[in-house]
Amino acid sequence: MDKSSELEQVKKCCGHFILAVNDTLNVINGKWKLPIISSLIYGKKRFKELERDIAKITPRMLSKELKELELNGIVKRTVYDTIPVKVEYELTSSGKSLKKVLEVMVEWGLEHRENIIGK
Amino acid sequence: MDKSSELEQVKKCCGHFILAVNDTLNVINGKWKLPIISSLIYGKKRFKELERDIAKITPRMLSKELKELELNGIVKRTVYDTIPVKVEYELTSSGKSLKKVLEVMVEWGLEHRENIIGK
DNA sequence: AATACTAGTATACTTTTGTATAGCATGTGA
DNA sequence: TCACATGCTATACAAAAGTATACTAGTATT
Repeated sequence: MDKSSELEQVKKCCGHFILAVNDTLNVINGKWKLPIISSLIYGKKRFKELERDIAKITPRMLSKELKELELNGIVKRTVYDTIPVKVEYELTSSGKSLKKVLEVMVEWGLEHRENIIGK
Repeated sequence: MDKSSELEQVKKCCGHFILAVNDTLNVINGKWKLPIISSLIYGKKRFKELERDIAKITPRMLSKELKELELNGIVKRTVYDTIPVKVEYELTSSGKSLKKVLEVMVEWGLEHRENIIGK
């Protein structure tokens, strides 16, 4: 079965649809993963740059979430052998492919901002 | 400023992009909200139907999450004055508009399934 | 010498999320 | 009458997520 027909099959069945959603959810779940990925869409970043970009995140959370994202193959960590050491984080190809997901979320967020605030 | 140029503006700025992502994230965050919404994409459902559709969810969690989704204007709850009472849950127009978000997540999930499992 | 930057870790804590189990009020079918 | 379905709520607890604060080691700046 090819990609597009697999997609069509899944869309027909609620149970399969939920499973596929969960596959994605397991990777991006939590308060901080999407903000981190969002920031990295704009290019490689160092630890402190991410910390400044993402309001209210603590170094503990940033460190923990970056490790999980690395484990899931979303983020690549590179240590440069300079003095002092420089560490850079960037999206892998899997990570970059999440951009589509992020963009539709941004569109939805903009459309429903007033709706959400006025609750 | 119109919709599409607002979107273009936001995409240019990492900070604004993160804010818009967070607006969406606040509504769909957690382990169960997307599965519930996914299930309701396939039509109105009763409490027990949702419980059966969504593997491993407990009635406590289902009840709690449905209330939050109702508060956020994603789900509408209707009680029918029959004997015995019948309660139905369905997506509002805001809820239905999340379908796009869900569908790109399904696509990503399918594409990256092996990648995720083979970690 | 004092201060600040980088890239984090350590400790302790609170809050949220989730699980397990039971129960209730109502009604239906065998 | 007994078990079962519906639509939940109650209680107790465990685990995960998140927060707050302090700290380290190395280097550079003032």
